[in-house]
Amino acid sequence: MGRGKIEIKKIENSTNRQVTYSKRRNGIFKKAQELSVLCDAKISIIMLSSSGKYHEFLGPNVTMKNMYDQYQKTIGIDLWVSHYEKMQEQMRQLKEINDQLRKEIRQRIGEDNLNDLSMEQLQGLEKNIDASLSLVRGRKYHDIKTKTDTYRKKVKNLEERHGNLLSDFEVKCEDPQYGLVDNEGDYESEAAFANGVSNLYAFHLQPTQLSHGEALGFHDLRLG
Amino acid sequence: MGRGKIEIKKIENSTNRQVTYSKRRNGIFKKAQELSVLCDAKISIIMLSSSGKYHEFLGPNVTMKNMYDQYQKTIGIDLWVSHYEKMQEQMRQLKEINDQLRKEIRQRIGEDNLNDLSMEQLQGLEKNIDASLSLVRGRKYHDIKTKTDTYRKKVKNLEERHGNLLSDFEVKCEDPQYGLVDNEGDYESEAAFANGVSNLYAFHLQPTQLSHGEALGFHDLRLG
DNA sequence: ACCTATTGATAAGA
DNA sequence: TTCTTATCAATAGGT
Repeated sequence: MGRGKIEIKKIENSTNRQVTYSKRRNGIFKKAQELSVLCDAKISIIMLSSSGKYHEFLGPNVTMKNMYDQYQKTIGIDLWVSHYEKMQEQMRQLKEINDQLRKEIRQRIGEDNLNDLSMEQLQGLEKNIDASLSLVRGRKYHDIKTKTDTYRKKVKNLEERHGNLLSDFEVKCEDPQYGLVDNEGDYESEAAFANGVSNLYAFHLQPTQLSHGEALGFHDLRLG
Repeated sequence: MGRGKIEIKKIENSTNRQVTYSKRRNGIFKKAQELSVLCDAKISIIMLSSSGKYHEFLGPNVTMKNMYDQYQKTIGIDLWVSHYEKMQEQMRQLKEINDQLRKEIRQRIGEDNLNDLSMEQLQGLEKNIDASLSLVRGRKYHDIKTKTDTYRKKVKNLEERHGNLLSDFEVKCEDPQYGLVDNEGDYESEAAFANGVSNLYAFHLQPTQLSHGEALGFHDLRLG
């Protein structure tokens, strides 16, 4: 349709190609427009030229999202939307659980929300916290016992070594071959030991200045 | 183009419309095909007829997803992917927080994971639970006091009414105009009062058979 | 962008 | 649906 027939293959002349692209594109869009009116059809056309230019046609009362959704529905690749909806539901549930967990913690702390509890629930909560306290306290004593036992053994061990050193020392004093020598290594051992023991028992006296959140590292969880 | 010019408006004759749709659709697709070859353009066309039938055209080396992605990229509605990624990150964070909260609860219960705590943390936890216990216990006593006060007032009130009734009764007995009458309403009031009081103090004696989870309604939160 | 000879598309009928 | 064909529309190449 023109001054001469043309072969349907890529037009090498760039200018010519550009002109033809523009003309035929408009031709197609016009025909699409006519068809959408004549036959009440929904039409969308997307064109990307080789030079990267973008053109689209959308029939009346049609949006691109509309067409794409219809496309997916028809073809069956409707995975995205359903996946998205599932994710949203999951998030909602996670947030809800989160709130519940926070509430439980707040009740356990005795912070607030105790108003919502019936007398029976309050009774149960008290009993429960009491039991928890026993468990934690028991654990603490267990740990203390373990550590003290360990140090007791170390003390005994060091006392023996100390005794040996003393006798060695006495022997060497009597032996004119040796001078007086500080055994640095053993001195350090004993110092470390002393520190260890005092540190161990220090927490009995120290007022625990750690707040709940700081002690357990959950401070920021309350927010957000 | 045909045996006669036609006006561009909806073809009312259904059969005619269907035929025209088919012919022109093929015409457009053919032209699209030609253009895609002549000018090396990427073209996608979607058509939905009024009767719901679906037809599409895709130029060579083009997929529908491809076109849609390009469309989004060009237009700037590339929100989906980034939105999706943000949602995934949010979910990850929510899950993490959830786990942390559960862990804190478990530690507060004394269930396990106490091994992970240092002596200082254990010490802090114990002190903290102890404080919480005091709060909850205090709250319970407060509630008990409130309730007993309320009932005490009721008792006083009813005693007064009872006294009045007794005097009324005596008066009426002496008055030959009235026979002996059971005042049912007041009898019920007193019975209800008696029940109320006994119920109030019942929980002191009842062994609390409610487990932690059941009492607080968090049982299912530990799972899932 | 416009022009127009020429080819392509298609409406109506079979 | 498909074919035919008279007619109208699109467009290639030139300006």
